[in-house]
Amino acid sequence: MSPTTGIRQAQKRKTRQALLDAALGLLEGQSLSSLGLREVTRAVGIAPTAFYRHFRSVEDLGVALVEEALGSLHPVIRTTVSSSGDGEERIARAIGLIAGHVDAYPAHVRFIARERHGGVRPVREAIRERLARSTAEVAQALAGDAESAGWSAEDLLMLAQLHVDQMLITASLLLEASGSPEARERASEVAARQLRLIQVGRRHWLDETAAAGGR
Amino acid sequence: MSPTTGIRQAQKRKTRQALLDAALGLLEGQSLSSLGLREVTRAVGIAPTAFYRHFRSVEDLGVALVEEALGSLHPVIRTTVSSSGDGEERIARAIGLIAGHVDAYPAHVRFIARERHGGVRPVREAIRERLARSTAEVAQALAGDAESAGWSAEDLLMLAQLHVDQMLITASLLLEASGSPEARERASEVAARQLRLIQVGRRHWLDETAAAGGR
DNA sequence: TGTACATCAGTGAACGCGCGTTCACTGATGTAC
DNA sequence: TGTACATCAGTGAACGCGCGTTCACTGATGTAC
Repeated sequence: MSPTTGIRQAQKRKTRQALLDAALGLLEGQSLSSLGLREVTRAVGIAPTAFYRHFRSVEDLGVALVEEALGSLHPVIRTTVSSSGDGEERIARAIGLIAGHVDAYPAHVRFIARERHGGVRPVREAIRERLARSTAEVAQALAGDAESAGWSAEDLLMLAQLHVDQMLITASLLLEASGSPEARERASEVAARQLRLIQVGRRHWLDETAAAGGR
Repeated sequence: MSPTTGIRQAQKRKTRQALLDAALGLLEGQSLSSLGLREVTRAVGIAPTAFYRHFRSVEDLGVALVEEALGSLHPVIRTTVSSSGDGEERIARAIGLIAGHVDAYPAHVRFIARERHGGVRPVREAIRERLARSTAEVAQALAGDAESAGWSAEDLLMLAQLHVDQMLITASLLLEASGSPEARERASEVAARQLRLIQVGRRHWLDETAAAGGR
């Protein structure tokens, strides 16, 4: 209740965030499984032992980074899929959004791409779980779309997965291409073509699969 | 020329292969960027210093592993795309081939999935280069297909990339699902649906994009 | 075939170094009265 | 408002350990004659 209350808590939060930021920076050039606790504290400028006041281990910090990185990515995934308008507009807007996210949070994108199949199981599983939740949400959003009338739940989930994976591939490609405007342009162009093909497939999905019984 | 010539060379090759095999095994639970030279030699049963007779560093060994792993994957990629027959047959055969490869070389699949975006640059680039070559070859194979008449080179490359990425995603999904037959079945089912959607998109590609000018 | 020398895959001791973790501590912040 | 005590984020010394790399070496394999 006193005006000064919370100073300690605020400082702790600040140090914790500094650890997360430093780790993310160091992960530009290596994987989480080789990131050292002392390396991180050194970058922040605190004693190695202070690390334990915030995380039980580097793995634990990694799981926290998943929350942060996918927290920032989730709205982008949501928006790219559920945005309205004509097909070409939508594709251009989606790629613009992804490119903007890659520019704003390159380290987040790199972290997810790297650790999604990386060597630290708890982190891998945290990513898998959060992506599954995003995918389910995307499927639900797709279900509300007029273009999806008559689609089965399985097909909607399949399409959502395709979009989420495609989005991650595009983000990772744009990240690698950052620095070279031509490479970026090429990556965007390929991504747009692929989205277009998926869209064409989506539009003709029921015509082609309605005839075949296929359980 | 003498009958015993080559003993030394053969033994050296054997040791080198043992190092590669041991490394691949150890990489089941960690990333290359945290794999230790001593760890590998210990697993093989030779002195740490003997490592240098075969590789300059663990990174160097990693690049050799890329050759091995993508060497075994390449024919699978080639065959899945260029196989003939009716659409559904082709899809079933492609997924069967991928599943067979995952069963036969799980460590190879895991290695590529993990290190494709991993923390060791030379390895990442080796993977990128070899995959680009495979993709170009797939695009060329697609060009020969009757279904691709009238397709631009850019569109063929885009489709090839989509297939290669989709193949890697499916392989990685099947790998995670190995052990649980139901999970495997689910993964195969989703992969089949996605391939079907891509196929539908492909079949209607020219109808939909011919009208739009699109540079 | 036998001999004398060259090659070179693998050895083992040694090195300096940074790692993760423990522990008792300090001193600013927070709380009770 | 002032005082006395509690909390707890961050400290710094210490530890045992495994790391990558160097070096001079050994002895089986290879080669020349």
